[in-house]
Amino acid sequence: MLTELETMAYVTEVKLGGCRGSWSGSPPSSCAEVDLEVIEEYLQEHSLEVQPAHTPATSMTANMGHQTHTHSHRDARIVENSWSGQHAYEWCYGCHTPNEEYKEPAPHPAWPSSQDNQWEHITYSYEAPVYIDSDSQSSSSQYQDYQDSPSPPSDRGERKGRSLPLVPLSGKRKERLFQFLFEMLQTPSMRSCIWWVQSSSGTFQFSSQNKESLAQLWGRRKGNRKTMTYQKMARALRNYSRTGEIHKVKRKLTYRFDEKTLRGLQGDSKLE
DNA sequence: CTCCACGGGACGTAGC
DNA sequence: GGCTACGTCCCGTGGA
Repeated sequence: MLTELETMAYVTEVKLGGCRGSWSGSPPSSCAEVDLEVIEEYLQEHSLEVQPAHTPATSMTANMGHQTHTHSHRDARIVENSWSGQHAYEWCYGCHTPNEEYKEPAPHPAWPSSQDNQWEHITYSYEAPVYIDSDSQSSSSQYQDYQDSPSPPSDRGERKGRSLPLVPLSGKRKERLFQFLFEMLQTPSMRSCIWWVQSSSGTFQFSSQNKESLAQLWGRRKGNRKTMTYQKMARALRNYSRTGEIHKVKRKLTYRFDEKTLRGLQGDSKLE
């Protein structure tokens, strides 16, 4: 029963083992770049199936399952489950203070007790600088502002009466940037590139160290001719503030999914 | 002054 | 052909 999570953790550990422990708890300052190749390889595998961007969870974990070794990949529904309310990721990402590491026991209520041990030695040492999950801290008042208005004026949300193009979609449609980002946010191995600042509000942040890697990944995913850069990706992100799908947070490299977008994304990964 | 992150205009491209 | 969703280029601003 500790299957998927463990698997994921394992994969992550393996894949990113390189920069482990370099910046535990603090922003990715010393951590070397993520191994784009490796990550891409992994992502590619699951992205083939995830492509439609509608069922990232299952196929992804399934792949990870086969990719690793031991554990079963059947019932690979961890992400799916987790996102039925961001729980799993909540505890994984959102609930930690900057200085906590995954090995940090702090048995989260969501953690099946039976898994504690395994998790212990799996040691998720993502040094993900999950910044203060706001609520409690965030001394920065400006950031606080965002916390205070979790429900963005859905003004944009319903602009043009167009609903989020996340669902149905006849056949396969090109994956959208925010879907990709959301997927990355759910991918443990990408924790050194992007992470949740506060998953409940959909606030995430890019790593100043690895943002370019993530951008490149996006570029490759899209099959762009030229190399995608963070600058260009951010340009696309800025366009989202017009459409209201993602808003910029007054904090370096930090953005926030619009409530509706987030819901759509979550629901998306939930329904299959 | 340099760097970096950011904002946005303008135009190009590709899929639908 | 029009629209959408970027992709690409570029220039300007502002904070550290």
